[in-house]
Amino acid sequence: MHWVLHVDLDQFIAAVEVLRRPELAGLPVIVGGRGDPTERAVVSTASYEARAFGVGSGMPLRIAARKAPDAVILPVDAPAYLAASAEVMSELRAQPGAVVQVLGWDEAFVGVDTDDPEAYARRIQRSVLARTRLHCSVGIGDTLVRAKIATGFGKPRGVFRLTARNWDEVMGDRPVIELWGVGPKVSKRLLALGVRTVAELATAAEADLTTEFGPRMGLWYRELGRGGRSAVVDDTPWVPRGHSRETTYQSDLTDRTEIEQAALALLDQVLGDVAGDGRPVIGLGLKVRYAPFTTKTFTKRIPATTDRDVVRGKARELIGRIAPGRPVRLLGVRAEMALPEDARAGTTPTRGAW
DNA sequence: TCTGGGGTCCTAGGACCC
DNA sequence: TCTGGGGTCCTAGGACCC
Repeated sequence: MHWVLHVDLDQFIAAVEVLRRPELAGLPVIVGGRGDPTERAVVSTASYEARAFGVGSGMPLRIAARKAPDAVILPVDAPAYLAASAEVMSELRAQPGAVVQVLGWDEAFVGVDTDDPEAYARRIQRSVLARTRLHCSVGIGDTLVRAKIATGFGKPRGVFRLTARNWDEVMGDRPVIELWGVGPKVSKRLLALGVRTVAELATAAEADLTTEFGPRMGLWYRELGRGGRSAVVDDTPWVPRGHSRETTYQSDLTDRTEIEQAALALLDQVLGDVAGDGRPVIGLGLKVRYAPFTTKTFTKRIPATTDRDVVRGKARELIGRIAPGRPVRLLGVRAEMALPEDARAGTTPTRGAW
């Protein structure tokens, strides 16, 4: 029988750091920003020991340092995590009969035909550990959605199976926000419709959902409440839609020229990333956060081009729309690229693919 | 306390066309 | 006074995920 397995590395970034600094094992470790808690930055990952102090990812580094004063705070080292991730994914692909769909640095779906998915999951855990010294949890499901959610019940280092058979029992009474793809906003809007639990979402009136969320998303949310339908693990190579860079400035920018220079510097980084893909640019985006926290986005479609100076010229038009006189805390630049003909239509299994 | 950085996809509304 | 119906493209904004 065909199974979907979802493999998720345990506290991945912190684990990679501990591997190269064994003396950190068992200590609260926080990874974020440049490792300086006096700067504007947030936590990327906290080790389980640090989480015990109430530190979690997304939390301002400054706050995290206060909650866990004895924690070791390390800078983010993306190339190191990328290298470790590549090892893990390569090991997954080496499993017999495995179809692998990478979801991020530290997680992937594995599709496989087997009569004993638990044994297969344990085998994956042993292989990954032997190759990389990293521990992972594995969710087993009869759909992508169920496999993904199952992993949470297996953490850490465990295996959990979630199928149509135990879906209602395990998930039925839980709040909808525990579903993959339902966040705080949608959860609130559902509550206003009288939908609080997964079971209630599964049986909600179609008309209520489509009126509130539109025909596509409305039906998708109800499908989520039922555990999803697709079990197709898609190993088509990933094709990025675009590249972006954004920076939060340690002190707000106020000088017009300084702001323009900063935006153009970001654009040059983005164009460097784009050049690596060798595809023409078809759109530009500029994100501005005015202090303290108002964010504004400008976008622009442009004729497909690989000429950097043409792109710079178009970008200047967007930069010219930044409000004069308002302090700027963050700038982000995004370039959207033309898709090759054979690119897969959808990349995130939460939408489209069901 | 003061909120990162890199992504994807969906929706609404206006402009424009037939 | 009453103003179609369908389509596409573009921009802005929203939501979510890791």
